[in-house]
Amino acid sequence: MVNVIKQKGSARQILDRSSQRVTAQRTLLLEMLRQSGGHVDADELYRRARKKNSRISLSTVYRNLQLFKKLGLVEEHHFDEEHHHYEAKSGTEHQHLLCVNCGKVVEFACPVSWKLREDIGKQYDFDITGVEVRMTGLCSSCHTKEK
Amino acid sequence: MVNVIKQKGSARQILDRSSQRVTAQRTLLLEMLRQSGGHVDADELYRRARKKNSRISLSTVYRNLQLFKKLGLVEEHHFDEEHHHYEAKSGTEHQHLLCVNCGKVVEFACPVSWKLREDIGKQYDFDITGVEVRMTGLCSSCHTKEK
DNA sequence: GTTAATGCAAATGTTTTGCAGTATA
DNA sequence: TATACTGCAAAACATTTGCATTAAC
Repeated sequence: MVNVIKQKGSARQILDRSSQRVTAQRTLLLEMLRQSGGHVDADELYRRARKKNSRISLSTVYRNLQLFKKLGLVEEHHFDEEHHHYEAKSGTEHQHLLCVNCGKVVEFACPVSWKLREDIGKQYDFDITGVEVRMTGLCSSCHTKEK
Repeated sequence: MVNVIKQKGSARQILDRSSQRVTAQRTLLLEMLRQSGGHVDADELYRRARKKNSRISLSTVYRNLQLFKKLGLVEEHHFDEEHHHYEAKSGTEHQHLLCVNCGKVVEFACPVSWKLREDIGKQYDFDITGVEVRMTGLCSSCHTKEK
């Protein structure tokens, strides 16, 4: 098991520092994650990675997503579907707004969540490590079409 | 708190109104959901229901959870585990606080989410139908033990 | 040279589905 | 009586794991 707390630096530095090997697959996966920018599931990432390295396996994708998550390089989201979505961590904190009709995902800043986190943590004596706000509804073009 | 009698009536009415048959299994499942109050997954609900009706099948549980969800009788949550959690809808709106160590789920009121909903909806021209706030961390007894 | 990481295939765990029998309206 | 609902078993999914091989250190 890996014993790591959140760290700063390039992905490569983080791998080095936590004595994880810098393999071609890991480099490729991190690159794909960053390129896709948005939100991908394991299978989508696998399909994209296969275009560059046709021998990469799906279990490697899953294994490394777990690792990246532990190292704080990606965030895992549980949207309404059955499978998980992953997102390369950018510096900026944000929350998600989802269109239930077309599946569009919009990111929005939510500074209020910090106050909320503090208040609720104090109130229930929880040591809170993460806050996720998810709103669902119809995006502009979908609720226009509906009329 | 939950008003059992009132809900029993309305659940039945809702089934009737949407021309769904009121079967023994559906009645039992709704009763179990209401009794358990909190958050159960399909398998937990199945195990509880089997104590009263040993012939009920897991597929019936899944099929009816889908139906109840569609009818608005239960809410489906995607916590960090692989499986979904279901919760009988009570009148009171609340959000969730989860302990990543022991799995405890705490409900908390979050009136701020209404303002947030309005603000974000206006800003991105979304017709927002739901807001979910989920906080994760260590509960009081788990972060005490860790030291 | 050691040992962690990979690819493959098989296993796991959850949820869904086809179908014949059963019970509700 | 007609047909929606159920139970069962099998299928379909996403995800994980065991193991021999490969590659990073």
